[in-house]
Amino acid sequence: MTSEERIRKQKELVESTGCMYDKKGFQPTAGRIIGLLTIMDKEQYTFDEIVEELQISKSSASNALNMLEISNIIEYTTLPGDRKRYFQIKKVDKFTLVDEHRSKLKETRDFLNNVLDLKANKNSGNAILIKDLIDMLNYFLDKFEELKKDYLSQK
Amino acid sequence: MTSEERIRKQKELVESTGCMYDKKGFQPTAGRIIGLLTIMDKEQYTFDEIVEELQISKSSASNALNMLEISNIIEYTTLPGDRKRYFQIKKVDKFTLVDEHRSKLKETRDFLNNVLDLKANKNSGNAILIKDLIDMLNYFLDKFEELKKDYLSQK
DNA sequence: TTTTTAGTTCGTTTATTTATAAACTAATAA
DNA sequence: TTATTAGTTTATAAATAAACGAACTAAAAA
Repeated sequence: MTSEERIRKQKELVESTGCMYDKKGFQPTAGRIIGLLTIMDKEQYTFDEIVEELQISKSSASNALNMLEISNIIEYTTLPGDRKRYFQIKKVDKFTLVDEHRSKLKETRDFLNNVLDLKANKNSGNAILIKDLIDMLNYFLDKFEELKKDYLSQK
Repeated sequence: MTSEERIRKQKELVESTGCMYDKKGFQPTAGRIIGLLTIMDKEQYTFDEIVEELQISKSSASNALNMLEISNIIEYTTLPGDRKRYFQIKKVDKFTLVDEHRSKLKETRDFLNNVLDLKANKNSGNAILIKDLIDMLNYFLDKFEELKKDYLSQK
């Protein structure tokens, strides 16, 4: 694969990151910025480079960058005697990805507990299914923490 | 808790289900229908009952119900000599919830593998982080399947 | 045959999101 | 002092999504 080919593919992947994050409820521009800072070989971009690279307006860039910073997804460093900000993705903890899913499973379990509490008949079809789901979720939520420990000790 | 209180709380929870599913990218109406069929003690609703209960137009109901049926989330039964459809939520397999999360983690791993493949320097800061994340995701994806077996045999 | 029931389809309205351009600000450089 | 840089803010335009009402259809009932 030539270098240009590789860069072309990287840029394609940046675009598809926009779609990925769109589905997650982010604005596409924010997703593309995350993609840019993750995928390209260059790991730090200035405001103007982002505007130029993604072909977006300064206001879109300003909005998306502020949102991403507040959401703890990107950060910037500065250099003495240089007013520019150098944006980069925040290095996440190894477990952030699974932790996010764990916390969503937890929310689901809490919701289902709520639903079950409000059921008049705890033996109706839905109630039994919900009890089953809660039991399974509790098992997985427990084991998740064990898996994290096991993973670290295994290294 | 009186019966009216319980029903009021159930209806509140139905509304909040609309918001939950909105965040997941569903239309609020669809979310409220899922809520209705999951939360209320009555487990089967006709088209008109749904329209009445959620105070929505027939066209909204029609659209949302068709979408939910195609998405395999609800189903309906019919009775001989009765043209009405009786809608109910589809009973999911115990593991559906965790499987959904597993498959999202898998997508993330595949995406990161893609990103890593396209990196010019596999030892850059981002590349190393990505390798770490992939390794951890692979571990969890494996263990997930084991956990499912363990859960079943433990019963 | 006409009416009622159980929905579907279509065209429009309303609300929300996303992005823009243009004007502005605050700091630095010339 | 004036110009330039590095963005921010604001007001608006464009696109998209969600829901609605009204007209329609197909089957069954009267």
